[in-house]
Amino acid sequence: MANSPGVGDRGIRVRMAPSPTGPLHIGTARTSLYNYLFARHVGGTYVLRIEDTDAARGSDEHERDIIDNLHWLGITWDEGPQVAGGEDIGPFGPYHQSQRSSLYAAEAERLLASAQAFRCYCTPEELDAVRREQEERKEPPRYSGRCRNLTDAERDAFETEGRRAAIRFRVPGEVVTFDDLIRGRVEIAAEALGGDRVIVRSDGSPLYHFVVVVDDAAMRITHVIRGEDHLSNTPLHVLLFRALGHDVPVFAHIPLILNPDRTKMSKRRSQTAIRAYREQGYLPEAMVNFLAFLGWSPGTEEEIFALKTLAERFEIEHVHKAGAVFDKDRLDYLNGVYIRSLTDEQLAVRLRSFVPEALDDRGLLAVIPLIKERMVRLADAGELVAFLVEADGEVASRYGPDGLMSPKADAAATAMALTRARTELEATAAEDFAAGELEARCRGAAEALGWKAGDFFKPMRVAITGRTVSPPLFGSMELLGRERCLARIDAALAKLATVVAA
RNA sequence: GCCCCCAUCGUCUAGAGGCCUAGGACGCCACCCUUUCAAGGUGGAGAUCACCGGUUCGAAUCCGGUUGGGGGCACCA
Repeated sequence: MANSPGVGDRGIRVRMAPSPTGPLHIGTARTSLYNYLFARHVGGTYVLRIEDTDAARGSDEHERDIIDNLHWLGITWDEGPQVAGGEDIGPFGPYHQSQRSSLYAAEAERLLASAQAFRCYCTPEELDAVRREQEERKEPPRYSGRCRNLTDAERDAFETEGRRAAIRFRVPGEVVTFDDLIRGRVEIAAEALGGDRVIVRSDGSPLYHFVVVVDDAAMRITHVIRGEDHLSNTPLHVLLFRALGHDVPVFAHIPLILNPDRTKMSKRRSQTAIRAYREQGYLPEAMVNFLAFLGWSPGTEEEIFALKTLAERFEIEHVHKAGAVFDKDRLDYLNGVYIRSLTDEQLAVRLRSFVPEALDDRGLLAVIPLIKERMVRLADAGELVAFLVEADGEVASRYGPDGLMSPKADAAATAMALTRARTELEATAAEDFAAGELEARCRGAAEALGWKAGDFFKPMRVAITGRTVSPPLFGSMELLGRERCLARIDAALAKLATVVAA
């Protein structure tokens, strides 16, 4: 493939250009990741540029969210804003579009001077009217070209009328060809662009398609890796690069991330904010691994990769062409894999903000072996650990007498078994109150009674944790301690008594 | 409507003309392990490679068409 980059090509410069109109989106995150992996793989430079030209929709808060979550994922860049609100770093700054307006004005002026652009006096209302008529006639919407060749007199007339002119780029009637690293050669007739396109509004503010091109050229971007939704816009960009006298970068349009119904992933149908995943306790390692494999694979059967390995193995040519459905089950699986791969100490640090403060650091570290392989997300720890911090009364309020009974045992039998269990606990000294000892005693008791261990343990589990599903029973009891276990069993016995009596 | 892109198990994918009676992973089912739930182990179901034509000794892989899906068509980004 033409212009295929090689490892060690230091001249390569890529960029990510998020718009702070919302929190970091899954799709933006993956595009950022692919740019990052590509840059690191070839030893190029990665630039972050903030497309904050939409003052109405954009906000500092979103910019902060984007930068913060990019960092969270482990993605780093060489030029751009390092911290939201902080100084931009790099030789081609500023890296905020809102601070580059003079450049856009100057570049638009150049196009005007060379007659590759012209002033258009049509008002948005007039344009709208024309577009509506075209739609009614089932014609593709297209600029009429009314102001394309205005005489000086006509221009003066509009000016004296008080009209403010927008600047339009004169779109030539040719077939634009460009090479895409993923799709190969793409040819699109410029005619499909809908006529001469506005590049600067009548209020003087530049439009996105003009601004990206100006900035990419100014920042010496050599490879533009972006979502496939930009494929149709690319001819316009190519034309603009040429009109401005710049080299055209190499493009790579990556497939879209899809909703389960295979439409472009949207907030409407899916959870799209990276922040939301972070808050639920997805690990950045899992997120990165998952995102990297949505549309790319190393061509082998390995599939657990750290960011660094991903950068070593990533090859843009191996990116798939078709869109990929966001498969949450797979993300969950990967998250579990990464959670289980952490040491207890590492996991404790990550879990701190997800569990109640009432559980101190020692207590947290102690439960981890019991809950580690039961978590899909870090936030799941809260429920798994709840029995430790809940008051005895709260635990008891979670179940009724029926909840304590095994399928085959009635209230009286259950009370008898629980009483026996209580005897075993009471006979265990506080210093011997450990999982191994407790299990041995309770198993012995179950056997003596002729009960299956599982049946015997069920009322105990419910009494101790207030739940039929819990971390391992004896480890849980050890953590809870002798006195609280006895109290909880007493509470359960009391509930049973009300039924037995009746 | 017009333009563009795409098409392998439900999902993510391997596959660069013979290695494919199409491989892996997630999910699903069964069994094993087992104090519940998980985790782990073993096995299984699941894809006539969208369809139709062509090229070739040979096609999931190349070409053309059809169908289906998606994306783009602003003085939004």
